[in-house]
Amino acid sequence: MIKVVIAEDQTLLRDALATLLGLESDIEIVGLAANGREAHDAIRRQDPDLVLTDIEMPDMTGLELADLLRREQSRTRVVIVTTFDRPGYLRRAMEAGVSGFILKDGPSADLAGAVRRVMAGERVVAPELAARAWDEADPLSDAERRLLRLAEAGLDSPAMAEATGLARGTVRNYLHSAIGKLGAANRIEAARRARQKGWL
Amino acid sequence: MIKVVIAEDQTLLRDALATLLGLESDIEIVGLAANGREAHDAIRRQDPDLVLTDIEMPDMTGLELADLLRREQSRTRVVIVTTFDRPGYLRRAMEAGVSGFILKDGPSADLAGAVRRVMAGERVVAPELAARAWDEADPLSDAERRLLRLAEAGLDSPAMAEATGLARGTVRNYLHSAIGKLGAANRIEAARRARQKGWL
DNA sequence: TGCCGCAGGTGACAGCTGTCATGCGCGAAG
DNA sequence: CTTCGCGCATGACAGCTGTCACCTGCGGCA
Repeated sequence: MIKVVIAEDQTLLRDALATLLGLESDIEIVGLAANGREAHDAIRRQDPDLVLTDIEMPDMTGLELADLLRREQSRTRVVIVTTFDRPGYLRRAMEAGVSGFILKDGPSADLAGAVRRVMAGERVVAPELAARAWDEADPLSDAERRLLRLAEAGLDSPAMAEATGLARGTVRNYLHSAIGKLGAANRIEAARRARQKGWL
Repeated sequence: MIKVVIAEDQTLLRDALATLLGLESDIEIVGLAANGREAHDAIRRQDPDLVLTDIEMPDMTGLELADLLRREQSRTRVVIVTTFDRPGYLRRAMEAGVSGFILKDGPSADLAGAVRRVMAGERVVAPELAARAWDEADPLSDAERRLLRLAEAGLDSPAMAEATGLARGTVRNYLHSAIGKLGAANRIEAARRARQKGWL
């Protein structure tokens, strides 16, 4: 029996996945979580073989969860299931030592098959992503990433300087550098491009 | 037997919903579609009692589908299932004559129940939305809406003037007005707020 | 006819943005 | 020890942004 915890913030999908996998005779759903923290608690309590997790969730993302489990040397394997076809996510997931990375857009039929293959020691990656995994490394520094996130939220430079403790000029320098690296015309386009690549 | 077509662009969720509803003895899934156009074709062919549809899909949204079916005086009832808790969407859905509006974040247990209630002639709306449906009308003019969409994409004022055929000053006037209406500090924040309300 | 409202436009101005040159301190590499 | 790169900063400047006052033409409408 493969014991599985599911972490996904959309109730409907979470329950649907649980039903779907619960129909398999060799899989048992031992926990449901609506965010990373709940998932971590459930994993502590249930010691499952595998956790199926979304990335974008409130209160700890799936990537942070994977990283935490790796640091704790948990025996629970991690399979990421995400909407977002962003190379940066796959890269970070791999660095966090996940065992699988599949897309919500992908074929659903062999979700159970993917779970079984992972338990057999295989590493399962959505084929449409595998090829593009390493084709572009994240060029952003931490400071640039942070400022792009603030720009996305609508702050202007003085507000960002206030929020980060940097000088206004430095804020502009970082943004300038990020704009250059991303080939954008301004901070808004830069933020959009970075977000789309999974670098924010 | 209630005949249902499901329209949802995420394969995983689409198949999971189909499995979930297919388990009910009085519901039969007669079609699956990955976008609004496919859904429309499936409805033509199958003449189902009800279509369960997402809003944000490529190649015709769920709202456009609902509107089309209303104009065609189709007997198929429409139930919207969406991630997005945006009052503007509910308003537009109601104007398109949908029979139900439920959230992916809502309780999944009674999805089948909602389907049955709709078939019994009830109008089913996610309770967390019902109260807020009419509390704020879209204050934006078409010109403002259009410019906010361009702002969101990272264009600056001269580029927007170019794209719309308006004078630069006029572009700034419209944005100024939109910023005022939305209580934002700049065009970026204005675009974010409008998007969040479902007005873009 | 005269007045209003409205879409679209102009001009001015303070402040923000993107770009560039330049500087300083500090830790790593030679 | 010196040099280099890097993080952080400054100053200057053209161009964009947000705000405001005001103008024009046009379709209603009393």
